[in-house]
Amino acid sequence: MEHEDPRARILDAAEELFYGQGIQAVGMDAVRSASGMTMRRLYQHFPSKNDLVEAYLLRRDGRWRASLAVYVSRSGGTPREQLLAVFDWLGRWFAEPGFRGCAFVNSLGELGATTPAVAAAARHHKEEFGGYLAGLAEAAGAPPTTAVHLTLLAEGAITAAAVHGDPTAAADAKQAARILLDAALPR
Amino acid sequence: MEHEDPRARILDAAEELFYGQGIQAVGMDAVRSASGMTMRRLYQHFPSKNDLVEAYLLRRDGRWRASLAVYVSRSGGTPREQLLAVFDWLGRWFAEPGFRGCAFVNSLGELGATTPAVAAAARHHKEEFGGYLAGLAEAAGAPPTTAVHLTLLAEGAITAAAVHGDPTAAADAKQAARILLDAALPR
DNA sequence: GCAACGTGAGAACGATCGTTCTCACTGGCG
DNA sequence: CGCCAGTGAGAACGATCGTTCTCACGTTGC
Repeated sequence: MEHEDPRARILDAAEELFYGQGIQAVGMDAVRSASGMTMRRLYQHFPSKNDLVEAYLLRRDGRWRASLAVYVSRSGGTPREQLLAVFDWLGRWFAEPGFRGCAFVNSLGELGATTPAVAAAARHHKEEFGGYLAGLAEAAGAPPTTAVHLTLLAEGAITAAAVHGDPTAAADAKQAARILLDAALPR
Repeated sequence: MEHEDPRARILDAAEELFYGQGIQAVGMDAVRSASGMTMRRLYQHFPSKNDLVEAYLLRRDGRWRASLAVYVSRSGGTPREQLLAVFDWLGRWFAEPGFRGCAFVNSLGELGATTPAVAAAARHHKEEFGGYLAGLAEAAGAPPTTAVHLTLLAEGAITAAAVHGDPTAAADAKQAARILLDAALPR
């Protein structure tokens, strides 16, 4: 466990700290001590804090979307049920200890105006998520606009859950999604 | 114009800087020079940066919600049309130059974990907004759950517009809101 | 055995930040 | 006129940050 890939150990520590406290609130020394590294080795793997931040966002994007896709595909229902399962996955995420909203929205608000790479990472993450929902919607036979609507509901649920610290936003969004799907897919 | 209330001049400068660049990215010296103040006078009105941040959020909350309420009430339609006018107002906001998402969500992501007053301000802002939509929904004869759904759509539209820099999220959300209202208020 | 090198641990450096202090100066009051 | 309370302008201070440097030490190759 401790002979892990040093890069992974650093990214693990960085992710927990950056996501939990905000990027600017975490100094490189905190990352160093949390990862059990020395300064030299830390900067060997990530030549600057910006590089570490970008790697953090990139890895989190991949893991987040993979976790969602695995959950949804294992839910094993119809495409319509898979679209609704997205909100179940959101509800589980919201209930995780330490949930603090979307890492990309948070980093965008904090650094988006000054660090273009952060803004680009957030845009990419949201585009991929929207594209994923669009794919599910297409499989369900729903028009693309419905996918956009569900994307907005999901985004809103993430924000609401973060602000109020209340995971029920996922169930609320799921309920609305069901109504929209029913309207788009008359049975 | 320049003999304005010093407090207002400071808050004007702070709002533009904090909202446009993030709170931590703006130093007190930048606020001082942008407001044409001296350090002494700046700290006379706001004894610490935290006080200034809280005042910034408080004033922005009041102005934001007042501007929305004025727009909606002047739209002069039925309660149902007023609910939809909320999304028109959002669209105008998104198209304003310098739009960078919700100031409260941004500050929550940046400072929410370390500054309870910021988290409380964000919660208050979102609760007031949700309550406002709930009032409109009640007047329209829609169930409270519909108000929650529209609130999630509005939140999602704000986030989407901020991430993609694209004001059309407001029209998308309005379209979804219409569907939800039609389902809740059969005519 | 020894020289060369890479590493650990942390001090050091320069920049920046929030906040306070200095100091010359101004205007009102006796 | 003389005094003093308050101000403007900005330097100063202590803390913190990102990043680099020092230096003693252990290891490796000859």
